[in-house]
Amino acid sequence: MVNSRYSVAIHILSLIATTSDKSQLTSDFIAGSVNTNPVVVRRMIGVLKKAGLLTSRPGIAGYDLLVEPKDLTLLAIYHAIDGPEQLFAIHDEPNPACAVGRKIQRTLEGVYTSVWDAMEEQLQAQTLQDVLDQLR
Amino acid sequence: MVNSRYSVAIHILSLIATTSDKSQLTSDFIAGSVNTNPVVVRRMIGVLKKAGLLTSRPGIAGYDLLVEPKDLTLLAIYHAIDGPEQLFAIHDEPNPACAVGRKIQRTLEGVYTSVWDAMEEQLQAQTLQDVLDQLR
DNA sequence: AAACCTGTAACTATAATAGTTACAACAGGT
DNA sequence: ACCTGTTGTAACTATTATAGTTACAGGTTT
Repeated sequence: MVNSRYSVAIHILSLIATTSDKSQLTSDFIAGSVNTNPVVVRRMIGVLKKAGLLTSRPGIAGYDLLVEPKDLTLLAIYHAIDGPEQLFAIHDEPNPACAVGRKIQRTLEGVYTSVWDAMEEQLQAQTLQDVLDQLR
Repeated sequence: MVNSRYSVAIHILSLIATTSDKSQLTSDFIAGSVNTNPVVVRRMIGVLKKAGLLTSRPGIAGYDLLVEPKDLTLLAIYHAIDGPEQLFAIHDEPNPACAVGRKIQRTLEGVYTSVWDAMEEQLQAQTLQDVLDQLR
């Protein structure tokens, strides 16, 4: 199973999108909602910032989304967090002297790519706004 | 990223399906093709055996598939290896006193389930025979 | 008996993950 | 100017997952 960073990222973005009082929106406050450490939050926010999804300024509480929730797909968020681009690991260096070992990696890559594409399609079809609607 | 056990399982099943000389088909031989330790192979084979995909007997070299490659979907193999049933981890105990924290888990579960279903659909559509065809 | 195999428990090394401490630098109020 | 509170980031730690390894009991064949 992939780590929980993606879940945390969506949680953070949801909070930023729905919290109107920006002085309240500190990494401490967000950490309290996510139930983690403020540094973990600031680290993730740094990643999302680099990806151009939000802004922040040193010393000042509050974050601003740079993309409207309805225009922010879950796929864009996924790409932002720099998570793995494949689902399943493939074992290293299978034996090239064996007919199966020689071609298994390429074959599995093909299989896993088809799975990955289906996954991306699902994430592309949902936006942060859809998430917000379900949080009501 | 999910571990490489699924890849190893498909590799092992491919070898069993394509190796006609059964006396050659030992855990040592398979480990040599996969490039891992024989014990790792025997462990995985034990799992596949429990799932009813193949047979083996103590002391005797060779394994037999119990399902025809054309009838063995990659999804059935996935379920056999007892891998994770979800893609992304969801962080523990978000704050129930927060509107987002209260509902984020259920919401993410919904999102991840739609992704998971799409993945299963892909795996259901491919069989071990398809893999064998690509290994030629 | 000897050589080979499977099955499995127990241990180890490595890496990923999340959490934590610490602190530099910035901002705003008093 | 100072105090409080904030972001940004480096460095360290604890925990767990992963894969590999050693060891050995017990079956099979010759």
